[in-house]
Order: sequence, then C-alpha cells, then structure tokens
Amino acid sequence: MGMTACKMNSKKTISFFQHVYDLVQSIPAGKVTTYRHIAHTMNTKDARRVGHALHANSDSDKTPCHRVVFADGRLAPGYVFGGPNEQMRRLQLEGVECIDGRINLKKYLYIPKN
DNA sequence: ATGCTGACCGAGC
DNA sequence: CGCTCGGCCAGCA
Repeated sequence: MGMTACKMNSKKTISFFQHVYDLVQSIPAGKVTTYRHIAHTMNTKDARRVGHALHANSDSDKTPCHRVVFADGRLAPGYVFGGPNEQMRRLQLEGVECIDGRINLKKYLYIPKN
C-alpha cells in the first residue's frame, strides 16, 4: 500500500526528493537503475523530476547517483560530480561495464522496490 | 499568473 | 541503429 507521496510531511518537495534518494540508496553496488524505473516505483511518469532531484543531490557518498542512467542505458550528460566520464569511472570501479558510454541493462539493471 | 527549461522517454522516420 | 520531436510537469524568473 505504498502511498504516492507522504502528505504528512509539510514540505512535499523535500519528501519527493527524499523518496528518490531513498530508492537510489537501495541500489546495490555493481548494479544500476534508470530514471524511468525510479519514477515508476514512485507511481509517477515524470522521470524528469527524478533527474531534477538527483541534480540537487549534494552528497554522492550517501546517495550514489552514479548508479542511475537513462532508460536506454546511456549515462546522464549532466552528471554533476564531474560529468559522464566521472560517472563511467565510478561504475567501472564497481565492475559495471560501460561500453561506449552505455550500460547493458539486461545485465546490470536493478529495479527499486517501494 | 505565465512562459521557459530540464541529470527524461517513447514514437516515428 | 540513430536522430528529431512532442509530451510530460515541477521549479523558477
């Protein structure tokens, strides 16, 4: 019975962001998920807002947003901690193959659960 | 209030 | 497979 968004919190933007961060933190090392899957888990179609939330992420240790990629496996062009190159480096450090700026989702996709 | 933008996505060509 | 285009909708000037 996951409710869409916690209405109990007064700041809804924060709770949406926090929900995104929670899901991102649930991605195991060596796996990735997509904006689309996160949005879907949160019962919305707005993958852009998920991206927006991650853009505002300030702690890449706590919230490993390098494990979030496009629905087709491409890396985020606007990755804020050093660009796609840095995102690729971090993924490869975890054993995620990145071929031509792209991840094989058949192999590495993790679907976050509510 | 209103118009523009974006760490997106899927359809169409 | 790749590029373009429209839709999506919250945030912000």
